Amino acid sequence: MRQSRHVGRTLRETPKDAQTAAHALMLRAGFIQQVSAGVYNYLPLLYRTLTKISQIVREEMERAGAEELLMPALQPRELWEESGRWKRYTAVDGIMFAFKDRRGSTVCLGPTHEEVVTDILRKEISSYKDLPKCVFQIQTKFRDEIRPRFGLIRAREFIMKDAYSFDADEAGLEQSYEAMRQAYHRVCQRIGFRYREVEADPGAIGGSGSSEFMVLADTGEETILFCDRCQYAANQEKAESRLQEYPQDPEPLPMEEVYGKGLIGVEPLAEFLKIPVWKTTKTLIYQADDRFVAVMVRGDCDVNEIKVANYLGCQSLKLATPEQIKELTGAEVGYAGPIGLPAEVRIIADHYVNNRVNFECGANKTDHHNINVNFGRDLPLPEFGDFKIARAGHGCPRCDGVLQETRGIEIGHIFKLGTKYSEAMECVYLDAQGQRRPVVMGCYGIGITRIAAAWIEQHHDDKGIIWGPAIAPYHVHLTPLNLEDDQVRQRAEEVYQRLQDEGIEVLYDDRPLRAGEKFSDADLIGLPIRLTLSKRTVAAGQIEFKERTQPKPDLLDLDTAIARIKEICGLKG
RNA sequence: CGGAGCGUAGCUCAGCCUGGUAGAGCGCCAGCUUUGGGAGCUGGAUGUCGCAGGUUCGAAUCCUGUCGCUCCGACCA
Repeated sequence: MRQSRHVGRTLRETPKDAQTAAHALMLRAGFIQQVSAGVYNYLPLLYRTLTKISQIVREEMERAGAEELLMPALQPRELWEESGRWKRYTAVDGIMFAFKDRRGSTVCLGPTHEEVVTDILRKEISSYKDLPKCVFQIQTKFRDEIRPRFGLIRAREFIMKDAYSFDADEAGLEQSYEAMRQAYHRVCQRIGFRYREVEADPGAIGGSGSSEFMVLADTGEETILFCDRCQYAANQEKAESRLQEYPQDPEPLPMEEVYGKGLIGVEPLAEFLKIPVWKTTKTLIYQADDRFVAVMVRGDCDVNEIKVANYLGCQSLKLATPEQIKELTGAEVGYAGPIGLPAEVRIIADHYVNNRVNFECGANKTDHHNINVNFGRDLPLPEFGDFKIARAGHGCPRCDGVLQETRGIEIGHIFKLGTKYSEAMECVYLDAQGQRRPVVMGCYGIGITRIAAAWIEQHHDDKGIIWGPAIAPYHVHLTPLNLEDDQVRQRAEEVYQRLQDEGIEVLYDDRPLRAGEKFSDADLIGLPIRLTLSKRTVAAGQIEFKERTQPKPDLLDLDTAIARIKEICGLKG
């Protein structure tokens, strides 16, 4: 491509809306333009990258036995009513774009395709002999995100690959899931990411097991915990951890109510009471749907609301308001405790609240705390579960290792759906005994546009993007200088033609600009290899070869340069 | 949905408080010089000041409404 005819001019100044390095660089390098909040034009350079990412994903899906199709973005309300997700996606979460067509029917733009694909397959499958099946598509998705952010990382319209597997039983689903899991690893490896597969919470899609594929980057929206000794890694939403436990007092002491004015927060409280922080207890009052729940965690921990919501099986979970807390506990915020709460408040506690002798908790009385509290004697045992947030420094739940923390960008998420949709939508088959059984499903997403953004987030420097050869828009940036010189111009045209004949993808900067501008643009766009010609190098019969990752160029003859390009970019010799 | 901010040239922004008919830098166009990391000089073009109403002799500026964008929070496959 001749850069003089290329659409996507570079900007010297960073547009003010840029929120992260990747977002700013995409705007400055002419990869995207914003059309409205969370909606972007994918300009030619980005589109080439998206095409390459899609092709890698496509090849790995097909290798895993999935078949490509394309479903409509425009979907009827009826299918979503059938699965029971209409209300949740429109009224409750409001994430779905929905509107009436001219006939008055309500339609929506698909945020995901479980309903449509289940509808396809229920018409396709009647016998166990028809299973398994697995289909995928690469398509634009629509989600009316509450808060679009970070350019393509969280957009309202984005490109996604989604795949769906259909099996006769759990064992079949295991196999389909495993094949997809391997395909995801191959995709990440071929692209060249530093990434991790982590255990994840399945969230609103539902189902039993799920893994996320996280690209490691400091600006990632997700927090990942991983063990320094074993392979354990999980999203913080889901992560479990072991806490250090301490020697306990030999004897229970009498429970006491202690006055401590304005002591909010466990650190000052522990200091005031002259007890370690682990003896304190946080009790948080939540509203879960239309009920109230008190959640207890050890003082040095925080509540993981996702774990609590999963345990309770509620639709919504939010902290009670100060007014509600006052009404329920009789105290200001900060003094809630498990003793003396109204009977309708369900009390649940993290495992690590237990097995402590003489612990502290709020007294449900402003400025007062109870000390030397003991389960069984002062209050009945509550329901125990895992309700705490895992953090760096906690023990690994699988081995003796210690958990570390890092940030990540979720680019893929795979789920074992089970029979949630097949039961709701009657996607059933007859087994060998003639019994009707629901198909067992899995679903598997990869964010194509998000991969491009995540790559830049992970691979850039102060000058610009640093593309890897697998997904770079072009392999080579040909940047001849002194184009006013006929010999250089002629040589540049020859080299441009020769590179293309060799099957190398070239962006040819044929603009009559100065060296500084060309090099700055080349660094910003970040193609893996820059080839430079000038009066000097043409006279010497050589070409300057510079990798974006290397500080210094080499002078080579053209044949040698071509051989090195092919080697770096994995092209056939 | 709650709180806040911003819409002025292609981009980044000043002007607004204190009303008087629109500016800078970069970019763009022409010419000359320069020519390996965004060079210099000279000359030039560019705006219904987001939109609509109101106040006023007069509104980018004050008031009201509206649309758009952004940030913080709540929320979130």
